[in-house]
Amino acid sequence: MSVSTVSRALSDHSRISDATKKRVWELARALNYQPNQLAAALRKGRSNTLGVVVPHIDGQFFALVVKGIETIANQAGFNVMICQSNEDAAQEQKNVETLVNAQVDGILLSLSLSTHDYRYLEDVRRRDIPLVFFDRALESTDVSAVVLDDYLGGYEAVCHLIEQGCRHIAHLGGPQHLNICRNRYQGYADALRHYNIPVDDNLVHFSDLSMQDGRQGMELLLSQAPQVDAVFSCNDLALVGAMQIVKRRGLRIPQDVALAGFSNELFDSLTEPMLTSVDQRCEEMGRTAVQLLLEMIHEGVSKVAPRQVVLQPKLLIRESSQRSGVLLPNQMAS
Amino acid sequence: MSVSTVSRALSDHSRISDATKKRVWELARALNYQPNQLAAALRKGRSNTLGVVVPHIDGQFFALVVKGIETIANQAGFNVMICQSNEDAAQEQKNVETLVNAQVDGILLSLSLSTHDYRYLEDVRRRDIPLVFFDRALESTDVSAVVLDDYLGGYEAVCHLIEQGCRHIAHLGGPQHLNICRNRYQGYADALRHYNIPVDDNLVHFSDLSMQDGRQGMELLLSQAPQVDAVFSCNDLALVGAMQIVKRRGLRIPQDVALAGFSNELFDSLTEPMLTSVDQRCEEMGRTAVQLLLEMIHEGVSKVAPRQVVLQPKLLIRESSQRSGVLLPNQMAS
DNA sequence: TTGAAAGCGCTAACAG
DNA sequence: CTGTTAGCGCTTTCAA
Repeated sequence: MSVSTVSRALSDHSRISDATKKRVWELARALNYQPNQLAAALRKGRSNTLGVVVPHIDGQFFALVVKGIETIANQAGFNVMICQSNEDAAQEQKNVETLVNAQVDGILLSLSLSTHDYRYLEDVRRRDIPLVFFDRALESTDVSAVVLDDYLGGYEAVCHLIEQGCRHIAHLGGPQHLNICRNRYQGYADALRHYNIPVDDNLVHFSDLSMQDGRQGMELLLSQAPQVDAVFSCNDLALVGAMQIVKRRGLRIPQDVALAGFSNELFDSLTEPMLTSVDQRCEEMGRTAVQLLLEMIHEGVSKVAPRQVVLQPKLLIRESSQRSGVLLPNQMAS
Repeated sequence: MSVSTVSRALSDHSRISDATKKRVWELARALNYQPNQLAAALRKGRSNTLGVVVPHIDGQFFALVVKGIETIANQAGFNVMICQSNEDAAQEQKNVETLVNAQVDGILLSLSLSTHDYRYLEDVRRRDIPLVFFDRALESTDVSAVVLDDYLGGYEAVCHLIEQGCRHIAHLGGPQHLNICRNRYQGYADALRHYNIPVDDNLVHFSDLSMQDGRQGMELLLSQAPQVDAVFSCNDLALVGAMQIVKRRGLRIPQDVALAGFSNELFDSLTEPMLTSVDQRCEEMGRTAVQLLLEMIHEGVSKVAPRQVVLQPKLLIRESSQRSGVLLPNQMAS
């Protein structure tokens, strides 16, 4: 029997007799034959591997996204190669080059904070390598992307605070050159406007959102606007800092000051009170991104129109903002 | 000029004239030539890729280990392929097969909790593929491994509690079929013995170490042994649960009950008080594991005697156990 | 339905 | 110092 017959039998080719297939499969199993993927990849020009570039792998968010990516990719028979840019544009470019070089069949990319020059991606496009952004995407519409509706997340969180009776809602905002932070702030502002509450600059404090920043921000806010009765923070870390200050002042949460954050970090359920937060649908983001990529891989990158998928955030209401009524059990989950 | 000359020039072969090298390099840059790694891998039988199998990638610990792995691997010019077993033995085996199949040059493996049959690793050994365990290792000494000295971690944490004046130290222990949990418990017991404090079964509570388990355990411990003046927990999550109960009873931390945990989770610095915990040297574990692996790859797997590296844990003393004196600034870091 | 043969792009003898 | 050549293991025309 010739190699070609074996090759065809193994790939379940239609013009091979069932008898031969069976014979081949049995022998393959008996010999514990493992086809050399590398050779197949070389021949076919496809490596059955997807490349992922994330700013960093530690930290809840990207770890969960990667988990989602892995799940679907493996289901579809793809391996996953993961690189970290460490928020460094040069490293990111190197990562992408490495992946292109390794002949990956597609690339999933979340931009580093320091990336401002995207020309290096031209190379990826020129080679017709499928590319999908996730979370940190270019605003252009000619590359597929999966992002969260940060605006809506902010909007809903603040609406919730208002519905709890809060009227003097402060905001701990992040760097406004990041669109996620800008969008969350916009959601905050629009929610207030929707309820005819003026947006007061004295109630807004921008920082890098470390816990320390949260503490300082809260001190400042309380001193310049003691009437504050709620805080919406652009992330949960700063919110923890704010919470510490609120407690230290002897104010009750949520009765005196209600708190809501963003990202649904693991520790949100570990603090007292547990923190209300906007969930970013991390795993779903990863899964969706891979699905877009697989589509491009199977249909051909030029056949598929670039698509922007915007995931709906999910507000998880916990003790820090729940002034009355009963918690729905499913909202207590982390 | 022939292909071989070009190939040699690019790999900086010694018997190529500097002039030619220069010419080749310049042209390569001009043409933006990218050598096909796949072809090279096929030819050389090495893929320049390392495989990593972790139980899961979310969660602080493995994410940091992976970060360490990536750092060193990339420095050494290797790509990294990451797979998750999801704590499932069958998935783990599939992952390893995938990696073997992808011709990785070496495998870094942390065993899933459900893995009890290690025969599938025979295949790896038979093919002379370098293998290094990290954290969750087989006890056998014929495979290299990097693990933490969990015993010492427990021992030091409990010694610290004793030195703070605690005499009735409880233990929230994990499943004793896991050696990490068993070792931490042993460290606890030996520290007590070292100070001539009897080990009291009423002060020990075993569970799966969820936060809920921590709460229940603490309730139980306080009821059956109200004299408890400290808790050493096998992980930080259960410790948070315990902390909640201690606070709820109106006991002061650390004056009435001192607390120490294990893993140095991110949230340890977010609670009030901040939690003392044993750091597991995650990134260092990853870095060390790769170094062992690289050695095997370069020297040849049969040339290198298997080595067990045991990392020293680092006790980070924070508010929850510091009864007097001044915190060293470097110990406050998370 | 099967076989023969070419070739993916590279490296490493071996020969000049 | 450089060129020729074989072949890594597989897929896929083309021919039978």
